[in-house]
Amino acid sequence: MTKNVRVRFAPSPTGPLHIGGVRTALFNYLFAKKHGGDFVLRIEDTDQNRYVEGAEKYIIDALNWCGIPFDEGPGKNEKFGPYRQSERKALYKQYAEQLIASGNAYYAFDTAEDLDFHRKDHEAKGKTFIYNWHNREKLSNSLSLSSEEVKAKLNAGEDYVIRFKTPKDETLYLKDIIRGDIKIDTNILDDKVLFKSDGMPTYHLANIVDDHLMQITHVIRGEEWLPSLPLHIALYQSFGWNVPEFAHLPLILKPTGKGKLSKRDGDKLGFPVFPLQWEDPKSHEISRGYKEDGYFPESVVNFLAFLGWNPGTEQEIFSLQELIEAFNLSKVNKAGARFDPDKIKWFNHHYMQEQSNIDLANAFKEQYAQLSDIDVNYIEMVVGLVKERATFISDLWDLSFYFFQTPKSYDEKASKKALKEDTKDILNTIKDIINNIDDFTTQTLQTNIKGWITKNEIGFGKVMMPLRLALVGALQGPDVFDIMFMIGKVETLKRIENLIETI
RNA sequence: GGCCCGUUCGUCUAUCGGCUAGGACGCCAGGUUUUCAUCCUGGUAAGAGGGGUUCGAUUCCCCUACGGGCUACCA
Repeated sequence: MTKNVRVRFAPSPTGPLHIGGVRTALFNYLFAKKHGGDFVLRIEDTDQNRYVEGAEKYIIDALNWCGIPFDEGPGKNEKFGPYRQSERKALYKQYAEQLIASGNAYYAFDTAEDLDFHRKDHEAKGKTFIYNWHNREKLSNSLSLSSEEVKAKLNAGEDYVIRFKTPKDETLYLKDIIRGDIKIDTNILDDKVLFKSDGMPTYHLANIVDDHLMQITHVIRGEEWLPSLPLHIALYQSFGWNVPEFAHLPLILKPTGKGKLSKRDGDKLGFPVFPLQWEDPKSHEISRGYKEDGYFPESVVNFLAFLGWNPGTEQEIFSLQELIEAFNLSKVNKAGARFDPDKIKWFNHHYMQEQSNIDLANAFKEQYAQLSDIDVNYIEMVVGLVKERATFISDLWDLSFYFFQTPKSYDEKASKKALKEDTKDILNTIKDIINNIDDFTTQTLQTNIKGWITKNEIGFGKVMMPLRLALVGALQGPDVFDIMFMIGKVETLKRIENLIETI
């Protein structure tokens, strides 16, 4: 019988969740759901100095907005809880001590200054200082000191950390679902700190202990963790625990230039790098979010899914459900992927078209005070006429304002193009035609006006362009007869008259 | 510096030894819309370089170059 798949997303609450983190969460979610497994959220808050107020709530809100909620986590279905590492503090020490007892870890008393000195000293000699088999005997720890000395230091309450005793002369064979087999010589690894002098575990210890206790079967995380994979594997082996499977996801890179995508790129290039807007609790600096910028969660999810993965077919538009069905970790790419703001806009245009007119109308109405008194059914019809040219709900106003208010000015270029010598006479005639129409519908308007144009052999442009200018104020927008029908007879006549007066 | 990972159109990517190297975004052109946009059609554009292995390499191996990550009592 195969084990139930359990994956976790384990962010650190040090700020808003970066879009790269959202992608990691998404891949975990897709993998879990594909295999009918569980998606666990664990908050890795072992660094108390970097804790940021509100970050945890932000993470949860962001996952929910994206439509990829966790099955287990803080405050939800807590069968393996607690899910905040700070609340599991008491647990880790016993595991660290277990490792000491089995000879896989040791106490170290070196101060930060001591280590700093050694690092600088080595550097000056052109060497690299590594705290491992090479020199751990020369440093202050329970391997170099006698057991009496160690006991004395511990009893005296001296600060200490617990370090992993990296095995010597071994070759570790690592397996990564995305990258294949990796071989590593343990002699180049350093004795990482597992347990800090403040009584908290480091990421490495807490991560392994929790993944084991929470019965995580697959660890799907960013590539930045690949260098610590040997440590993690060695740790599992030292505990005698089953090793989960690993998959290290490629990084998301800046749209242009070098390096991975950062907060600053968004500010500079004018696109969000966070799912939701975030206000820094200290500086009160605002970082924009995809949600507030008018992106649909479907767009963000669809776009993110294709950063580093693709189904191997030519289909690009995927609902979350389709993604779950198609997702496959072995089809994830190895190379980092550049973030393309244009492509996510294209997705948004697509998903905008899939929204119902009434939903869009309600959202549109909510965003614009000018629309507060307008019947939502009217807005719904307007949306239906203009949405195909909109990428965001915020595009709607510029595309449709003339359905709600009389144009106050006429576009200069358009005027030059539309207004000719005989325009005034034509408009006056059109006015009469419209005046005589009782059945004011798109169809009747079209029949009458087009009929008149044809009968008198006037160029269509000579009539339609000024008419459009009168109604819209510019040469844009949907069908002229639709616009007239929507704004009604009185308003139509008024707008034509307005234009006549300016000629 | 050391260690690790990577490298196909400008960008995201397909190809799992047989390639006229496919798709999407962007860009350009044409068509539709007697407007603008949408939409449709077409075009532009790629295997980092050098060695092997092979009848045949984008695909497998090695080297170089370049890019990225890690190298904290941060995650």
